Amino acid sequence: MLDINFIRQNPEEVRAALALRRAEADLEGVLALDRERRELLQQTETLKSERNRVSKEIGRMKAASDREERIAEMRSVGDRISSLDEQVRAVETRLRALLLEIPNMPEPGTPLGESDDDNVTVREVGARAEFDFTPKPHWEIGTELSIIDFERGVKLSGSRFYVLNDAGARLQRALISFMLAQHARQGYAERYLPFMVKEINFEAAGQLPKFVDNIYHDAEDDAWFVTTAEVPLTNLHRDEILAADELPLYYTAYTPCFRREKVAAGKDVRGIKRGHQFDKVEMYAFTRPEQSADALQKMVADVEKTCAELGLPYRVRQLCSGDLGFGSRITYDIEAWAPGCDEWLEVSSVSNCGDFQARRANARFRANKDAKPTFVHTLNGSGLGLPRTLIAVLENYQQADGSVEIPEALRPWMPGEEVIRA
RNA sequence: GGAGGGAUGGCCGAGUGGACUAAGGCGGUUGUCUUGAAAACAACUGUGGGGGAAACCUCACCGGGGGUUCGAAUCCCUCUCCCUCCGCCA
Repeated sequence: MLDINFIRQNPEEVRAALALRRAEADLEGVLALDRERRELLQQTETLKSERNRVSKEIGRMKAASDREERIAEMRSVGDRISSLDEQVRAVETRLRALLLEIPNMPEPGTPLGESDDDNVTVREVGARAEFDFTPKPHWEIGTELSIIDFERGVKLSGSRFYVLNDAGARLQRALISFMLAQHARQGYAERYLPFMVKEINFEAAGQLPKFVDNIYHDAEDDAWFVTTAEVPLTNLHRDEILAADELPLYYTAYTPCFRREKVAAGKDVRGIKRGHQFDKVEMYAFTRPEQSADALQKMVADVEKTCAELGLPYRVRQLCSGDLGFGSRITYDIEAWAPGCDEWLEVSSVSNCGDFQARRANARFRANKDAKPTFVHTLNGSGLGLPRTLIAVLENYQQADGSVEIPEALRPWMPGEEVIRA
C-alpha cells in the first residue's frame, strides 16, 4: 500500500508510475475520498469535543432542570455524530479498498518495458554443458528412470499433479535440505510455518485482493493455503514494533505452495514446471529503509551461490516496469538453464518491496528510543523453487546412458548415492 | 462439539456508569545527590488519525467488531484468542 500522504502530495508521480506498469487504478477516486474523509473528520471531531466537555459538566450538575436541558442538547449532538461517523466509516472503507488495488512504485531506473521480453539480462554465469547426445527433457528422464509418475499424480488429484518416486523424492528432499543448510550459513533464521493462514495475511502481503482467483481457501474456517512462504513470513512481524538493532532480520522457510494457476490449458503442462502444488525454500528480510538496497544485493548473491554450488548455468535478469510484481519496487529473476526443455527457467525471483508490504502489515521499527515507529522494508526471494531446480538438475546432469549424476553438493544429503539409474 | 474462567499500558496488576486525565508496582529516560556507581528522591513515560509553519489544539484506542447512554475499561450482543474440565479425533 502506498502512503496516502505521499499520493496526496505527489499525484502526478503516482500516475506516471501506474502508466509505467500499465496498471489501472482509480487515483481520482482516492484523492476525492481522502479529501472527503478529512472534511468529515473535522466536523465529527469538533462535535465530539463538545460532547466530551458538556458530558463532564453534566456529571457535576446538581439542578435537575439544567441537566435535562443539557442532556437533550447532547442527545441531538450525539445523533449528528453517529451520522457523521457512519459517513466516515463508509468513506474509509471505500478509500482503503481503492488503496489496496494500487501497486507499488517502481524504483527509479527500472528498465521500461511491457513484458518479460523486455527484462534486462544483468549477467550470465556458468558454461552451458556440451552434450554429445541430444539432451532429453525432464519428463522423459523422469519417466524412463521411474522417478516421476505423472499418471498416478493425475489419478490422485487431476492435471498438473505428479508423484515423485524413490531417488526422485530423495533428490527433491536433498535439495530442500541443502538449501536450508546453505541459507543457515548465509545468516537466515529457519522457520517452520503454518501452510494455512488467515485471509488478512494475504492482504498484508499484497496478494489480496488482486490474486483472489489463484488462492485455494476454505472460507468457512478463514483458512487460506499459502501460495508462497512469503505470505506467512511477511506476517511474522505484523503489528509489531521492532528495535533498530535487531534489523536486518533474515529468515528462511521451506513450505509447499498451492496455486490455482489459471493459465491457458496447454501452456506449461508438460512435466513438472507449473503445478498446483510445489515446494519452495524462501528467503525473506526485514530491514531498515537504508539497508534494503544492500539486502537485495546480498539475497541475489546468495541465490547465485546456490545455483553455482549446484553447478547450474544461470542468468540474472532485472524485471522491466511492465513485468514487475504488484508489491515490488525492483526485482531480479534468476533463471537456470534447462538443456532438455531448451529454455531458461525462472528458479528465483528476488524483490525489494520497500515499505509497501510493511504498511499493509503494520510492521515497524523504532530508530532509537525516542523516535516514532517507522515502517520497515521487506524483501523476498525464492531460495529456489523446487520443481524447476529439480528440472535443471535432471536435465543438466543427464548422461548419455540415460542415468543422472547427483551433484556433488547434494551427496551429503543422499548418502551412498552418486547416480540415478533406471 | 459442550461447560466454566479469562484478555487492562513495555511488564505485573487494580478498577462494575460521571475527577479514568486508568490506581499502585516493575522496567525505562532525565535530573538531584555522589569522585564514580549503587541507593534514595523528583519529573517524565504508548499508538494512530485530523488541524497547524510551529508552539500547540483535538479525536480515537482498556483483545476485535457492533450496540445502549448526555457520558462506557465498566452494561448488552457478537467474534477471536488463552486457561481448566468433558467429549470426539489422525
